[in-house]
Amino acid sequence: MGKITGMEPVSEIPPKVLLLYNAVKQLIGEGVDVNDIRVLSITERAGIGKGTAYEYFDSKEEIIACAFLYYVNGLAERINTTLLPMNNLREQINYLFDELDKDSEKKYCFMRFVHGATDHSKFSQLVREKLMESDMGREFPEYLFGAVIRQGVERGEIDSSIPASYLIYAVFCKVLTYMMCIGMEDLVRMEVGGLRPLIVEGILRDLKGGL
Amino acid sequence: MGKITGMEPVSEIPPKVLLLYNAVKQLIGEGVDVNDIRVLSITERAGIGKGTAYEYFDSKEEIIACAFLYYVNGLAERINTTLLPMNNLREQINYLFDELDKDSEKKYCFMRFVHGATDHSKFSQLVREKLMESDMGREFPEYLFGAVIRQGVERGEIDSSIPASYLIYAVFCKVLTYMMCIGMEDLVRMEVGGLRPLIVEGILRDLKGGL
Amino acid sequence: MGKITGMEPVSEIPPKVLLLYNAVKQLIGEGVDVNDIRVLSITERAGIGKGTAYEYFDSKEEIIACAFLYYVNGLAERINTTLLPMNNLREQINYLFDELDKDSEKKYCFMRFVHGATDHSKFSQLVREKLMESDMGREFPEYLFGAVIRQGVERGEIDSSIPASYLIYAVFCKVLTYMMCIGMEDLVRMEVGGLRPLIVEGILRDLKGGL
Amino acid sequence: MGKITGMEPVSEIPPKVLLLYNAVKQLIGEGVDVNDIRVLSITERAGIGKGTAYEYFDSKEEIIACAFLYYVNGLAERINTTLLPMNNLREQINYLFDELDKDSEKKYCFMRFVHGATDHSKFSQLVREKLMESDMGREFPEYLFGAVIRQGVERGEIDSSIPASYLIYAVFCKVLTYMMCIGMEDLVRMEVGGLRPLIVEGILRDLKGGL
DNA sequence: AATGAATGAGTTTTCATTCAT
DNA sequence: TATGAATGAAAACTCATTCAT
Repeated sequence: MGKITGMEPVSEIPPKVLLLYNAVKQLIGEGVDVNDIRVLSITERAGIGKGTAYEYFDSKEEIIACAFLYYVNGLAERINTTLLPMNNLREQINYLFDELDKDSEKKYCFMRFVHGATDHSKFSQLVREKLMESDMGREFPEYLFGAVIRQGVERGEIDSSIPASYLIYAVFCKVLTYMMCIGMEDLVRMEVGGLRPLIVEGILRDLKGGL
Repeated sequence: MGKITGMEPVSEIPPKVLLLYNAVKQLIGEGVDVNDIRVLSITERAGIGKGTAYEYFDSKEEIIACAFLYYVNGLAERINTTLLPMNNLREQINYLFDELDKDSEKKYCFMRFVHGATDHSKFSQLVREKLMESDMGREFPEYLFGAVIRQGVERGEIDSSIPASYLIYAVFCKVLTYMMCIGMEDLVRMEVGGLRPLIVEGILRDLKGGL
Repeated sequence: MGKITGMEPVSEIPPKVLLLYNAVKQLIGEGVDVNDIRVLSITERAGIGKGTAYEYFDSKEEIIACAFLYYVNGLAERINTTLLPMNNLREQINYLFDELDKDSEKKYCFMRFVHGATDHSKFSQLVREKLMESDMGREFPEYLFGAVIRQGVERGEIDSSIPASYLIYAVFCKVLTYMMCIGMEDLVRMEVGGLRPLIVEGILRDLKGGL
Repeated sequence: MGKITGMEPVSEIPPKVLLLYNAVKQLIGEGVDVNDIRVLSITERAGIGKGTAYEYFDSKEEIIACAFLYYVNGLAERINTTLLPMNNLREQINYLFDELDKDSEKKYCFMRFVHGATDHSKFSQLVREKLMESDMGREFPEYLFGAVIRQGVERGEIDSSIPASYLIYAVFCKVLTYMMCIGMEDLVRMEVGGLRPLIVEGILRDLKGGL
């Protein structure tokens, strides 16, 4: 049987594979470092046999990388279906941060993704390879935030002369900063409460550009 | 003999320990992921016996964490001695990016630090603990950029009503974004050349605030 | 899978574990000191993979301690089934020494047990802990010789006014002495042949007490 | 320089070597298992450099074995100078047990010796070799208790027809039993208090034999 | 298709011993 | 003579992966 590639449409993902994906997300959400995830913890959590995981995947890294793609795909879909109907940039951005504030699991998962995209581990290389092959292609952040930003340009809230990619990174970078500050609350002296409005205004200012 | 804690003044660091620190930096600079560094690669690279490393450190993680502290300390020192004599914010920021553009090793190393501060590995926990105990204390980014920013406020280039911590993060986060874009050049469609002026202007705008 | 505790009924001990137990007994019987036994020697001798041992046990010490319990359990069972049907104390005692004289492996193994019960190594602590938890409980020598001695009291061969625990130790101590003399044959000038009747008579005299 | 052999007269033992011997005794007395003693613990305890130990001895085992010989020699000397002037066997035996009861360090040290004489470690082999070469020769227990027993025979308290070696072992073995019971107090259900008179009477009975 | 017992390569760590000072 | 920094051989243990059932 052909192995799972991570490119399957959601509807064609076998149930046991979904159990594996969910187990990975749970572990990540519980604070287990990506590099410390064990095959046994995944399969135990998923409630299936260790050998079964190897029926669907060639290696541990494949399991985690595909789980990530699945997670990010879902995230992008949710962002688009929830954010697009809103007709105001500030409202959209605030919703984003509300979501991030809501439960720590989401923050962790997103943080881990950034981690996965920035380290050099076997797993991270695989994620990159798969992202390159996937329909998210070489424009992953665009894939996440693109539609929302195009909408903002149309509404006149965003300076159309700024390259789209920079706009996207401006958002991405501020979101990342917000989460880093939260994640390192123990390390840096900063009241997170006061940070959020500054971040939100910063994003709006960056996007507004010369307007 | 007491073990190395990473808090030693540079002048008191034993030569073999410096060899170890340098070996770690080299490996990181060559793209080895922090979690994939082996004790043997470090000591072989340092040209000393495996046992010697354990004369100075209690574990692999201690070696790498202390190497990081040493690296970051040196970085902070260089930033302060080079940037402070300049009398113009734009010049200072451009120098920073010139340095980052100069050699990839620096970028990688800095990226790895961010990685180290965001993952949940044994090594990362140790780095955090050591940062908390060190004289960089709970204000690490302030430690890095604080003096430069205070100077800018005095020169009237920076809005003094914005909390210092946010200003610092505004810089830190933009620098990080720049490096992420560079580091993921293979993943995202973006001409790095066009990005830099946008980032620099963004920083200046963030710092200027309401001025 | 749950790890082996050493309390399993013999019938429920997995075959690979029996191979491990036997390998330990062989090594001990060949004169390898308990503290010098290596995991690899055990698994190689057992003809199984090193990792397999760790599927069943948490540490080297657990393997050896459980092997001991298994050995001692077997010994106690054999003593009880063979000695009890005899209807004469002298006959029973002589049988015991015949068994000890028969093959050196038995002597060695028993010596090692005494060693295990008297040293302070990690292994010995574990043996004690397990003995305390086991159904041999806090009365290990009683477990070994108790039934035989109670029989002797009933037959009028043993002074019933002497506390049972002392009687047991009187036997245990003489047996130990016999084996120590044999084990140190190279060290002490003594014809072992002449020793045995003295020991046997000594035991009978100790047990007879005031009778 | 010639290395220490353990056969030196006490007066010719270099001071640093005495420090090493004492350190070993202390460690043993504190319950460290012979097989777990580290060279560094010995030299640190002795307050001398690690290298210095190797100026006097060829290996760790040599250090410990020689320390043992020194300890046992001292013990034998003390037994002979204290016990011989007493003119009554019961008094002598009671004094021996009083000594054993006095401090636990003595019990531990003696127990360890027995341990050393019964296991198969590199250290134990060396002890045996050295005992064979030493003036204690092949008659170690005789060396310890011989004079006292000969005295008892002369006083008519001991049956002269029993071979000396058995008499010696009868004592040795009872003493050993006493200490085993004490050492395993946690393991066996027995009131140590009641044990001692039984042991003492047992020894006297064994020695009296047919008298 | 699903399983989990079996495996051994690979890693960290310890510590007796050496040797230059 | 005394030292302790340097060493590497040796050992325990982990865990991804295989494969017979």
